[in-house]
Amino acid sequence: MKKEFRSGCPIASTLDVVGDKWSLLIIRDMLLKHKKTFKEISNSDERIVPSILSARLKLLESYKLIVKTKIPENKKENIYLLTEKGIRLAPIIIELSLWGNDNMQEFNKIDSIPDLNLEKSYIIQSVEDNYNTMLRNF
Amino acid sequence: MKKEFRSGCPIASTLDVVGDKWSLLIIRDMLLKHKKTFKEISNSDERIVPSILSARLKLLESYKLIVKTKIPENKKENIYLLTEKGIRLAPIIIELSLWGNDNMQEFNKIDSIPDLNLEKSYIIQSVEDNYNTMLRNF
DNA sequence: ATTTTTGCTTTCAAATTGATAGCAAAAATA
DNA sequence: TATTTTTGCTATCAATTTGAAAGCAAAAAT
Repeated sequence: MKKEFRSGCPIASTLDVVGDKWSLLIIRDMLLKHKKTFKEISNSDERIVPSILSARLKLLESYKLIVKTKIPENKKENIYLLTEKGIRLAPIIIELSLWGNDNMQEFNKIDSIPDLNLEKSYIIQSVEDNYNTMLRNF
Repeated sequence: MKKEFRSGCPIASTLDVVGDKWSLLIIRDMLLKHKKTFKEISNSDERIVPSILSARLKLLESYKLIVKTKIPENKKENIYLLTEKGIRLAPIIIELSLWGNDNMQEFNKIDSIPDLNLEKSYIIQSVEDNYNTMLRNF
């Protein structure tokens, strides 16, 4: 993967890795919906095409945000799981969700998100905990 | 110019507005460095080209994240200021910065960010307050 | 009066994204 | 066992977006 970083700015560096059109939606599906396979991720509302999904999964793997494994029961299917680095994107994902909910209603019909009344830090903690619990039971 | 939204997901909708390669870096310079003119924003470390900056400022204006004004002393120069919607991107910007600082060191030399020891919610509040104070004294 | 600056726009090339088809290996079904 | 379907991709090529350079009119500075 030959992608260059534009600068030493931590914001720009984060965006150089996950700031494309699809990466954070892939992470969203993995982190919030616990999706694990190519097919599951393909079937999002936004319909990412296979060539892009394939390229993005490789990039995310190269930056250690996800790992690719298999289960013994299925020799064909790849299982994609978030690493700790990937799980820690939860605060960014949640902030994107809250901002969209608060500020985009006038431009787009926004799906309601559950537990909006709860405190931000609690929501983030729950998302991370739930993913880790799923991992432990996998 | 009106870009379509991919879905009703609040995360996807936010990304449809600021999820391109440059918007959040423009917002970063406005919000953290209090940049206000085309020229100031042009001179970032990442060197955005005029055609892209022009297009992005128009898009951000159309979604009411920024407003374009002038000062009486200068008939030529446009002044770009963040609206409340734009200022409220502070949590996203700060989370991107923290994640990059914590997770990208092994791939890129990351500039150190000041006040990293302070609490997250305090950093966000300070950024928003400082911008609003600048606006009031403008 | 001339030069420089500003905030763009235009042009065109390069890179990225997207739609469709295809394909080999594995799994499911007959 | 043979055939069909599914899975996880890759290849191809068109469409869209991004990027580099130059240009330009109005305003400001000299």
